[in-house]
Amino acid sequence: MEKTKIELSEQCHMSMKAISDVQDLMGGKWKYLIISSLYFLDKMRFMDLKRQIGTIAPKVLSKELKDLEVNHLIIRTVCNTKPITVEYELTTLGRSLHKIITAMAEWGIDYRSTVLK
Amino acid sequence: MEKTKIELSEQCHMSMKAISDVQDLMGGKWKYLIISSLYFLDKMRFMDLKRQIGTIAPKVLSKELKDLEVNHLIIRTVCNTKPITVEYELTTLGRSLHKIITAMAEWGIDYRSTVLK
DNA sequence: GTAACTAATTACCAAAAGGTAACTATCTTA
DNA sequence: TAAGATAGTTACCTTTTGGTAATTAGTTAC
Repeated sequence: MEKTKIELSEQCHMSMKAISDVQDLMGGKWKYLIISSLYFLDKMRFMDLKRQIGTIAPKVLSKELKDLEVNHLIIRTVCNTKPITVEYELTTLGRSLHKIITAMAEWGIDYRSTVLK
Repeated sequence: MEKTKIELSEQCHMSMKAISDVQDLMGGKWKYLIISSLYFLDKMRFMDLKRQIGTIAPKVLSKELKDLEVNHLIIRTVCNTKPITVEYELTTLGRSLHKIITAMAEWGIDYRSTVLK
């Protein structure tokens, strides 16, 4: 009894620390949207992302992309094209977020169809 | 070709709107931790939650619980016990977040063991 | 040669989020 | 009767987040 209780709370504690880590990496208004854009659309340029996400300010997009890059969730590649272009894409680590992304998307779609009318 | 491209971006757009909805409900530093505590530990009282989560201020916990309650993710029950106690537990809607919760927990645990050595 | 597109950066500002500390009110235990 | 637990609330303050608007610098199309 005592033992199961302790094991449960160990498991719980571990999961909560893990969730905290995820929040540290993915906190804020935009990161899941950026990651999911790249998950659905593969390689995207700065302006592609801006247009896809809609209302994000360039300053904010730039900052969010840097955060994601330093945490190795995306990679930034400068292409020496006609006007210089920059491509962003998920790393293997970034792609490994797909379970979270799809769980969120599914839940949100469900929520929309059941709760919001 | 044209058609698949449009369908992909419709799907993508829908998913992103869904993810936005989830962020609106679950934004901030504490909500996933509260929900996951209740997911692992079932019914919890205010002080249980505070101790489990650790560093959260009572003011903040109180506000977060209200947010979750108005969005029907948790229910608050006042028990008329010796000293008055209040129990919080997940609603069916709140429990339906489990895929997101477990995906986050798994990813975070994996991240800890691989990336953070 | 001027307008437009690329990928940002900069300065400035408002609002939101979250923390600290103290306090309330009710009840129980030593 | 004072301490300690229950569940919060209040005032105050700092930090973070995110938005606006203008600007930069390079390239290209008209």
